[in-house]
Amino acid sequence: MNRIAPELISELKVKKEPDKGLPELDINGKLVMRFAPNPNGPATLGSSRGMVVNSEYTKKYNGKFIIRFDDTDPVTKRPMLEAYDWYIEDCEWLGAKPDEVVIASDRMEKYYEIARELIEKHAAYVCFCTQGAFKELKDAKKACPHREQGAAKNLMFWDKMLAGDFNEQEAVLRIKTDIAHKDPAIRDWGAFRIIKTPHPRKEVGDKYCVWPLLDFEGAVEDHLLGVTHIIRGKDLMDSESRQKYIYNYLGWTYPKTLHWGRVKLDAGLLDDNDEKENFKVIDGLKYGVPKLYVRPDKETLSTYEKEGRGYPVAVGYTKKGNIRFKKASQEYPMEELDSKNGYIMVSKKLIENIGKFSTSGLKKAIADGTYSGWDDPCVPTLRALKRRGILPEALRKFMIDLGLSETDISLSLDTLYAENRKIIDPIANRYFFVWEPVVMTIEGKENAVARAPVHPMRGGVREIPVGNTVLVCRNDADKLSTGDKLRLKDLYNIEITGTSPLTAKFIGTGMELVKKEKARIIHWAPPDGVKVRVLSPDGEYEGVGEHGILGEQGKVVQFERFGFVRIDSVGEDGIVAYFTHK
RNA sequence: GCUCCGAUAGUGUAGCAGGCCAAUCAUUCUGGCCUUUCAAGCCAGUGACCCGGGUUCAAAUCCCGGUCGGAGCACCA
Repeated sequence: MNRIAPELISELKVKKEPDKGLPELDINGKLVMRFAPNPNGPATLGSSRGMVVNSEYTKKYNGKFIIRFDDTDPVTKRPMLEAYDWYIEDCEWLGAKPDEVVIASDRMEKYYEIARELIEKHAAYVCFCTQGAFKELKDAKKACPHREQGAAKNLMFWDKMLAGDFNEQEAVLRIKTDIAHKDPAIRDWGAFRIIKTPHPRKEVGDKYCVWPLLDFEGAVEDHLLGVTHIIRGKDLMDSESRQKYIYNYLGWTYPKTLHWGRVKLDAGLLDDNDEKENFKVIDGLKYGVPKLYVRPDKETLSTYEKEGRGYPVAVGYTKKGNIRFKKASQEYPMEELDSKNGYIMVSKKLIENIGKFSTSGLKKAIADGTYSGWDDPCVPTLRALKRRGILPEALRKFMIDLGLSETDISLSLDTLYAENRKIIDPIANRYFFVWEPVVMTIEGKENAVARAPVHPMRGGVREIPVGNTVLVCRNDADKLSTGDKLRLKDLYNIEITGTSPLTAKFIGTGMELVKKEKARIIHWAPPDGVKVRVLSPDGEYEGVGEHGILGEQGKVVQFERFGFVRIDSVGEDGIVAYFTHK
């Protein structure tokens, strides 16, 4: 083959080459894309997909990336003033700095102009039907009495609307489509409605009482901004059909569209080391981070205990309604777990609510104190992820790898964490942090100085002076019994001489104990260390860490045998760290 | 009720102008090596084309029917 047709071989190789990254775009001229959030709250994990993918494309094709605030609803999705800047900050943080920033509420006059033009072209009319009445007509494919009232009349009504002569709910401007369209979603949709609540932005305030709906505002803006490609959620699929009516009336060219499916959070922002006495369902359901603790049957439990593995933790459910466990590579149907294995399950309804979190839901939970704010470690906002030490590069890669499929997906944050860990692990300094500390008194060695590596690969030494007591984790202490020999990491070997109180004696410094006798190694902290609080999605850990942590403010470090954390603040009463991931 | 989308391992993806596919990559999980962290690294392993028909020499890829999942039919975005 090589001899007869070498060109065929190279052809084969080309075809086998897998597509890396995002699919190619069909481009004609300069690429212009936009990310169009409603600033009614800060950017979330979901928003980052739009930021990253749109900006990635415009970078790749040397195009233009626009952020546009679709803030034309002063009531139901009332914009939050701080969020405008937050969005832009988050974009920059993510390496998605916009080339242009557009605020819809600044551009109302343009929308009015176009509306007028459409009315003149008999393409829009002022409708006075109540919502219910119109729906009935629409469902029956029947035109409402206002549909053919004539351009002159419509123009007059429109001016009265703008002048504030009508009350809310009294009139609405509709785009004429096809009242008998087979898809009811397309029939004569609303373009403007009356809202007399002032807009929160003071530049706008009570200047307008007629506000465009999304399909109108978006349609006009995409044209005005010269957007060539739109990526939007599948929930907005009908928008294209609706908006095309405007484009046709006005002779505009509709951008190319791509859609992606719904995203929900699947994996746990939680730790499986927890020792929950009993099965419990604790909070987290209402904001989309599943936290289900299940108690295994006796047999499984003893196996797990023997292996020192801790409890299996249910971290989510799948499309099929099955339960997925942290320590498993499979999922199980609920019924099976319930009956056969003695698991106790939560109601299906509760489970169905997992993974759906909304900006308004978060807002409420923050207001009532469930979370400390928009950067609470429990909350899936970009601000919170940033504070926890998730790096933008990791998030970018994660989002790009998701691609552009129209499939609805359940995100597993494990993948994001793995991505982040790859970046962080080589640079994060290591420290001891002892949570739920227990004092251990050691005899036979008055003073010593531990020389521990700052990083296992990079070298560097941290020195920790030790007297005759150290602190160890309750978790480790509970597993010790008199006579056990073990090593305090980077310090020396000890033998337990009593468990309450915990006492030990010095038995040497050599590594033979570990190498030959396979003794366990545990970490520890000096009793006069610094107080450390770790805030994690799974709750709070309090303990003591070594002094070196004081110099790491703002950095991500690894607490050995605990996980990565970002040192958030160093204050009078100790250190506050945010949990990144294992 | 009407309309529109989707379906590849636990999760996310590649392949989908039919043969390179006993199906890619990543992550998870399991086992081993290494290691003064239960981290990282290295090696190995488990694990998937929703179902049923059809077209074809040949189907994950095309067609039809079903099932399941999601969405829209707002004076929300």
